[in-house]
Amino acid sequence: MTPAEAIKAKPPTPRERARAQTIADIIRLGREHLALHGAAALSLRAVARDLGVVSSAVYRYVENRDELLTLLLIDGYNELGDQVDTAVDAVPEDDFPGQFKALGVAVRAWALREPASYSLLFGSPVPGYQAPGERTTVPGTRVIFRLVGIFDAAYRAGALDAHVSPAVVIPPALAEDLAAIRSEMNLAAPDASLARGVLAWTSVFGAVSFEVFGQYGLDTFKARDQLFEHQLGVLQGVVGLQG
Amino acid sequence: MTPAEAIKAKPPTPRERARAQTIADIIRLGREHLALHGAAALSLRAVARDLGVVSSAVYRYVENRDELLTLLLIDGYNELGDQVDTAVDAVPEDDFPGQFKALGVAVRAWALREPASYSLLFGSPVPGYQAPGERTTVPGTRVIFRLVGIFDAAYRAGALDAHVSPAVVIPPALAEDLAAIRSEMNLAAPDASLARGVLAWTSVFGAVSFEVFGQYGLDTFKARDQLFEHQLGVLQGVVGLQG
DNA sequence: CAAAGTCAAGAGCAATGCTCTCATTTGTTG
DNA sequence: CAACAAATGAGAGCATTGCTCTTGACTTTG
Repeated sequence: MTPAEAIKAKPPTPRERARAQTIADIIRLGREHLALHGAAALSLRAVARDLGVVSSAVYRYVENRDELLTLLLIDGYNELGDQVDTAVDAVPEDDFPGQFKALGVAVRAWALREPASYSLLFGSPVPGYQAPGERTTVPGTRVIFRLVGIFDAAYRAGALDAHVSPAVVIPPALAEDLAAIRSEMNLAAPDASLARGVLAWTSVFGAVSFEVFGQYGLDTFKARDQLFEHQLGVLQGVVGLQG
Repeated sequence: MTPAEAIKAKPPTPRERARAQTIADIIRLGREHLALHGAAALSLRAVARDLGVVSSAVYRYVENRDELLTLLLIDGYNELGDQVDTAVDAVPEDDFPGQFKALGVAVRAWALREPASYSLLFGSPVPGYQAPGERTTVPGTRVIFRLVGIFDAAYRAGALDAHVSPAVVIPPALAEDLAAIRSEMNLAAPDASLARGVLAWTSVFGAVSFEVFGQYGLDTFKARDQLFEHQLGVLQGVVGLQG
C-alpha cells in the first residue's frame, strides 16, 4: 500500500482525499476524548461512535489502539514544538535570556491548556504501549533541540557565562556522554554549560509536571504564574544566562 | 460496621486477623501486577485469580478498583517515605548538604527500583481516578516535609546561604503563598530560600521522572548516576547549601 | 460494462468492572 | 452444645472494551 502511494502521481485521488480527511477526523476526535477522559481511557469504540460509524470501521483507517496513540503522540509533540518555536521566534535574535524564558513559558502554557496531551507525552508511559522511536524521535526532540540551540547560540555570541558560580566537577563518564552530545549536535559550549542545560531542561519539565499532575496541593500555591516565572529566573542564573 | 469495630475491645478477633491478612495479600499481589503491567492495567479480576479466588470475592475486602489504587498509593508513599527517612537519618545531624544529597539519591533509587509505583505516585493521573485527599495527603507529603525540614534546620543552624547569588525578586503574590507555608509549617527561612527549596523539590523529581519515564533517549546518557549526582550538586549550590 | 479495490456493518470472542443471589463457612450467644 | 447471625465465597449476569472475521454494498478503474 505505501509503495503504491509512493508510485502514484502527485494529484491525490478523491478517495485518498476522503481517506486523509477521515483519519484527520479520527485524530481530532481522539484528542477530544484524550482531553476529556485521559490517555488510558481512550477507546476506539467511543471514537467510532462520535464519528457516527460502527467500531470495526475505524480499523480501516487506524491499525489499532496503539496506532491511534502514536498519531496523537506525534500530533502533540508537533503542536508543542510549534508553540515553542513561534514563542521563541517572537523574541529578538540576540536576547538569549528572553528566548529561554519564552521557551519555558510556552511549554507551561501549552501543558496547562492541553493537560491530557502533556500527560501522554511526558507522564507515565501508557501500560503495554511502546512508542515507535522511528516515528516519534524527531518530533519528540524538537523542544530540547531548540533549548540547546539557544544555549549554544548564546555561547557562541559570548553571552553565556561559562564558568558558573560553584565549580562542580564533572566526572569523566559524564564528560564522555556530553562530548558525544556535543559532536552529534554540533555544539560548542563546554561540559559545565551543557550539564547545566540538561538540568534546566529537566527542571522546567519537572515544574510543569508538578503543576499539571497536581503534585502541589490544591491551594498551596495560588500565584503559580509568578512561582514558575521565578523558577525560570533562577534557572537562568544557574545556566549562565543573565547571571 | 465501623462503629461496631470501634466498640469492640482491642484484641483483634481471629476473623479480623484473617481479614487483615487477606487485604495485605491483595495489596501485595496488586503491587506485583502494578510492577508487571502498569497502573491502568491493574485488574481486580487478575488479582483475584492470583489470590485463588473468584473475582467477586475480592469485593468483600476492597470496595472497588479505585479503592485498591488508593491502598497502593498510600503503600507507595509510605515506602518512599521510609526509604528517604532512613537514608537521611544515616547522615550526621549537622551535615545538611549531605542530608539533601541523601534525600535525592534515595528518591531516585526507589523510583528506579519501583518504576510502576513511582509512576502511580508522580506520573500522569490515572483517568477517572481521584485520590482521596483525606487519606493520601499525610503520606504524600512526607518527602517534601522532610526536605523543608532539612532546609529549615540548616537555616536555623546558620548553614544556609540565605542571600543567594542572583537576587531574583519575589513578587508579592508569591511572597504571600510562601508566608502561608512558613507559618503553617513553622519555618524560619526567608522567602528567597523557600522559593529555591521549591525549585529544588520540583527539579529533583523532574530529573527522576525523566529517567523513569524514559524521556532521555535510550542511550543519550550512559552515566546516569553521575548525571544525577551532578544535578544534585548544582542544586545544592542553587539552594544555598554548600555554595 | 465489468473487474478490482475499498468500505461499513454486524456477529462474535476474550477480557474487564461491578452487582446480585445463593450457599457455605465461621464465630458468637442463648 | 445447638442455634443463629454475620462474614465469606461461588456463580451468573450486564455493560463495556479491543479486535477479528465475514458479508454485502459502493466506488474507482481498465
